Amino acid sequence: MIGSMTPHRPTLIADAAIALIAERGLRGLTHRAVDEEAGLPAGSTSNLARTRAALLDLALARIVERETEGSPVMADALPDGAEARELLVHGGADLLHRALTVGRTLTLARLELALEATRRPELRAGYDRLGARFTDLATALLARCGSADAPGDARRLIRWCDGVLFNSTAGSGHDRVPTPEELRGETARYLAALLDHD
Amino acid sequence: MIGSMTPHRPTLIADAAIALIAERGLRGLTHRAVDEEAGLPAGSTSNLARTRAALLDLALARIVERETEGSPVMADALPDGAEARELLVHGGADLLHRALTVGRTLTLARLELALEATRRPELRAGYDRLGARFTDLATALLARCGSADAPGDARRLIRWCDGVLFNSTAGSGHDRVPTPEELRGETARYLAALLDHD
DNA sequence: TCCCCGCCACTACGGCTGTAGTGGCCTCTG
DNA sequence: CAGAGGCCACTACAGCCGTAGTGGCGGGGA
Repeated sequence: MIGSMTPHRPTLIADAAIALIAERGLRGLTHRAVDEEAGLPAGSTSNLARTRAALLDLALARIVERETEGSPVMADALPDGAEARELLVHGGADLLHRALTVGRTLTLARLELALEATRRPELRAGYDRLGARFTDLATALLARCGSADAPGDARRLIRWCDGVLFNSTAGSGHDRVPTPEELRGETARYLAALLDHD
Repeated sequence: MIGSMTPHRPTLIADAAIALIAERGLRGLTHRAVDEEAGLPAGSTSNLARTRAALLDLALARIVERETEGSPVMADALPDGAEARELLVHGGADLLHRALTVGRTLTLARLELALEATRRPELRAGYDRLGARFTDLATALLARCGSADAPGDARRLIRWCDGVLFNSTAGSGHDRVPTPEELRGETARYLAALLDHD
């Protein structure tokens, strides 16, 4: 009987690891620290993820899971034309806003792991899988908005989003989180630059 | 007799620390590891930077120093009009390209420290000082290009650059470094979006 | 019913880390 | 020339880390 009230151990441990990465960095991610954060007896994390690499994999897999669950833009069939563009602006801005507020922990951990993936090929694979999902979705939507170069524009859009996320969490002079309206405005503006330029 | 052939110890140690951060992450930054990387006897780093926080400060200060030295765009008096725009495109694209090639180590270390600064106010101060330099310069140049909202556009430009840097070093699917021509094209394109919209 | 297998709490250990102390050398000052 | 102060090599130590082993418990299949 594994329900939402008693998340099974791997999930509990992975979430604790993510929280730890966000608040103490990868340096603070320790088998024993995860035990403590999760409120589990010492040794639990070490048992589930014997090596440190396994622990990182666990955390990343859970990030992918949480990051792509229940996103409105991830829904069923994709619309066309102006409706697709509307979805791209609203969905995109909403995704960004959530990543900067309720999902800030997730975002910080993801950035941290992205940097770590620079040095760990196994992580890189998992991280790229996460990225591919967003890239594919963006490509499809952009194509339906009339982009002349959907893959290129998708790459540009993702890059721009990475900039917003990094800059608003770790960049210099980020005194406050942008409001949803600001994000919507900036997103619409950047999309216009991509799609409506002569 | 402290010359360029024998960089004095603090610089040598700081550069070793930067290299270490880039190639092993903050987790790999250790007093003893820096000694080894710098080819100095054990204890040298510990003597210069007694605490770990001091070592991080040292590395960041050196990053600021190296990042802002000898940049063509940092030069003397700023031009106006089309010339300013040309400088912004060429200088910006060149800065990006160098940050992704010869300065990759510096860029990686900077990103890593930016994330760390999330948790360390002292670092945040130093990091913001670095950011302010670029922001101020961008603001001045954008104003001379006819930007109606130079501070806002500068923030957008910096954000976009952060995206390019992060995405091209740690992002998903970054199989290769963009060529200087690509970077110039993208930079010109984004600037056009900022300056020539409607 | 009984046995087997996976899960879990707990322990062990070698190695590394941050930090601080000590004494020697070299240089600069008066 | 004498003294002092700074830099540096080396050492000390307590604590923490990754990893692996062990034994007990409980549930599921034969």
